[in-house]
Amino acid sequence: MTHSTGRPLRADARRNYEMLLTAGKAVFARSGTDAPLEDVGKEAGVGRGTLYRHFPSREHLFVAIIEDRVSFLETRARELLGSPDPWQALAAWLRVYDQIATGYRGMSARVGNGLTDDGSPVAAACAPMKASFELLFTRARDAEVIRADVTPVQLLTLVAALPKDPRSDSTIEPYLDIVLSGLRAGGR
Amino acid sequence: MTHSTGRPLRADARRNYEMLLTAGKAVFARSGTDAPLEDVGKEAGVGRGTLYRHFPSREHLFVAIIEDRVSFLETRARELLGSPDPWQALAAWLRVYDQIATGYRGMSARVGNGLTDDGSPVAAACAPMKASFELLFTRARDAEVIRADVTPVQLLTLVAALPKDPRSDSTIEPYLDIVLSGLRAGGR
DNA sequence: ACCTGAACACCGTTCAAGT
DNA sequence: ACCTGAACACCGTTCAAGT
Repeated sequence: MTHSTGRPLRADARRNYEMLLTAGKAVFARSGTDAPLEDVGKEAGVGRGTLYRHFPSREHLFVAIIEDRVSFLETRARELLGSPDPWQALAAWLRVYDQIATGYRGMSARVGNGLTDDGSPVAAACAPMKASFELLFTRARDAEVIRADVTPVQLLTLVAALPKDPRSDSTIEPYLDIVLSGLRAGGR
Repeated sequence: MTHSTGRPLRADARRNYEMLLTAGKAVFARSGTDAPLEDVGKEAGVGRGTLYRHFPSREHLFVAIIEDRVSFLETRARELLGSPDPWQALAAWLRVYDQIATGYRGMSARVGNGLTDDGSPVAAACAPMKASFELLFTRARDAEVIRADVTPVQLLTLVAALPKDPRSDSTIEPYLDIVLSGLRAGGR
């Protein structure tokens, strides 16, 4: 993945961008998504100013880091649209969506907050994924297999907010099951 | 409510403690539980050092501020133990528990994190409430009206983590319903 | 015994000076 | 056009000097 604007970069600028992205992934994986940005600059071997030139805020760096995961989720949603059972497809996608935050502490909270924060880099980055998910969601709703009083974004927000085990960074066992069971129309 | 140690305080110290508590409630209500502690000291009219003498950390101040709400929840749990329907009693308590975080932005997140953080001031402050809730929980579990794979603390943590409406500081409509429905044994 | 505010630490963000 | 690091801002936390 390269710089988000199509504009060509000078060779050293492009190199710094890549270094920062790699360093960002390492630092966020090690210390979570609230780690000092200073560490990222240091690990990439560039000055503070360079970091802020490429990523004007923590959110911008975060978005660049998770871009591959988000786009994977988008294609996964489209694949699951082809599977026969609307409920199973929806539930399967939500499980992947939940698991994919593993490895970057604080990622799902950041996604959950960003989703409804119009204009934020996270909202922009998640828009395509959200659109694909909505197709999956609407199919389940039309099949009347889920309760009718929840919106697609609310569901994404809810699952992103599920508490994580501090050790594994993954959702503690029964939480997602409870939500999925409660989501299903008339209980399971 | 007064200073947590029984030890008598000098008149000016007691007065400062009360000023800080009042100021803390005002500032947390206005700016959320992440507001600068500096503002609290300023609003109370005392120096930084005085604030840190009475409340060694933000958590200590937070705990003093929510103490009345937590103790209310404890007595409410004991009351509901007297009501006939174990499921209705449990669900009713969880609704109060959820609503009570309204007014201090970030409070429920802080409670949710603190609950499982042994040794934290929040964990200590919530221990009696937790104990009373466990009675309510166990009664429902024994009556087999809730699923068997969730623990009392997990349930408290889950409900505390439900996303809030930034405007109202209260849980967005369908979330608690989904969780309660998913919690009920075999769906509702 | 308690209070005060100066001082330090940490880290996000900006910008003047460089290449 | 881009990089660098000094400088500033913000705020949590400590502590020497007071009363």
